[in-house]
Amino acid sequence: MSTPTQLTNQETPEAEGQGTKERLLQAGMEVFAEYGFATASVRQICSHADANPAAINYYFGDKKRFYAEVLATCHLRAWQRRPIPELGEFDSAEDALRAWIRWFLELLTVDGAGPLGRLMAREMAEPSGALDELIGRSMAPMMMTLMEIVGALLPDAETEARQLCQQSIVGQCLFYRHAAPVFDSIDRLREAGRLPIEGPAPIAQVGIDRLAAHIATFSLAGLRTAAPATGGNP
Amino acid sequence: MSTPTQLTNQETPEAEGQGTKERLLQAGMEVFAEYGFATASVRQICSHADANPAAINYYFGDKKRFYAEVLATCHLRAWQRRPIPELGEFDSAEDALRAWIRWFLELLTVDGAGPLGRLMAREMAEPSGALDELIGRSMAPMMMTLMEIVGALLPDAETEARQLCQQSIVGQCLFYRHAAPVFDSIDRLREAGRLPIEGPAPIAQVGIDRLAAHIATFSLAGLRTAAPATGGNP
DNA sequence: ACTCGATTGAAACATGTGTTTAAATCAAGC
DNA sequence: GCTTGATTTAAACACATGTTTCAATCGAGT
Repeated sequence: MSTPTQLTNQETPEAEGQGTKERLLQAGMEVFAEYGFATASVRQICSHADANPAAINYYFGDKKRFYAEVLATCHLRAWQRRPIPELGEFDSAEDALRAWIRWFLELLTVDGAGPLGRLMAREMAEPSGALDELIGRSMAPMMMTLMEIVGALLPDAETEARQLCQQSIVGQCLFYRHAAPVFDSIDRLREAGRLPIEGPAPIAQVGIDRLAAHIATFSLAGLRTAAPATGGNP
Repeated sequence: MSTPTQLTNQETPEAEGQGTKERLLQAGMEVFAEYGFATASVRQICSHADANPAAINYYFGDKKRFYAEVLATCHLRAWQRRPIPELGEFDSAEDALRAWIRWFLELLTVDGAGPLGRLMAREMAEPSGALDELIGRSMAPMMMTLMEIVGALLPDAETEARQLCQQSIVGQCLFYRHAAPVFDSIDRLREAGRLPIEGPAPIAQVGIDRLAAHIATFSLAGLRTAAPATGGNP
């Protein structure tokens, strides 16, 4: 009648196929990422996890708390797989920025990070109550680390200028996760000739390395415009 | 039994309070933007429009076609209120870029444009079948115009470099629409002291003019890094 | 071997959904 | 004034949803 505990099960914690609870979380990550919170149904998820429709309510109480748990699990796995790069680990702030951008792109792309990127995108467009928790755990630390790096690059700039630059960087990275389906559609429509325009395809399908390099170079140039004129060069 | 026509009603086309069909479209824009396609219910929308639950099926067939109509209407109104700036209207490509960024931000912000920005953001995170139509009408022309401007600024750059720059610009603009709820939450959490971090607020709440100026300056500097070295300076 | 708590299973529940039906109401047209 | 067609109304439909119930099953502990 109380919260169930898995005391009886002493298997390895990374048991994947085993353990109904783990299977539910795994299926939840996949189905929620694919269909979103509202459209994904409890039955669908449980069927995906080879469990009963009652399993979610048994283990997590209700759909909403289950969703929050899925988000937290998703964040945790991505985080411990690839820890966030800190400013102190690098020789220069430029290197730190390059590493941060690379790290963030990996987090967003379908990678070992899994569906965290898509889940975050959904949560941003249609924030459920679970958003605040996700922000406190995931997004805020990410932003704070970036803020430190930007601060090191623009030590004399005003706070607002630094904020704007930070947002420009995050926006560029987020774009590739957020706008992916749109740009896939544009390509599809272009190939079908159903678009009233001509010219080269506006979508760049490049690797993550090239992408990270571009965003870093682009942003470093942009950052210098926000630095107050100090009259000298390095 | 067939498609209903409004032959009997000869009022002004811009009649707002009048006309059940128009009222439904208006309510649809608001409710869909607020709750999304899946969560918003037909009854909710019809109640918002002072109409019967059957009204949507009567005028539009079903919910999905109604949603597509709402998207199209939303696009049309935003478009004719603020036409997209074309490259030829400006003296320099830089001015054109500044104007385009300003225009795009206005489109995304809650403005005369209305809920187009939010609807687009939702559609990007959870694309329904109506996305392709919206892309063909709205997004593709926007992107093509930007591509022209970027091409004028980087006449000698490779196509891929131009594409990356274009995406950097769009990403920065989109960020402010897409990430708005997240950053509101961060601010809220910070004020409540429920965030495990300190330091200055990472969110810039600036006017659209300052924002457009920042993105333009930032991007113009970034663009220059993508231009192949021509050996000279202006 | 038995017991007891944790887990699973199948079915039902209450509710909300999109949609349809058919009668009522309205606004012109002859 | 009656008729015709378009519109509106209220009720019902079929279905999917999240959740609950309760009996069946499982798995150690003693």
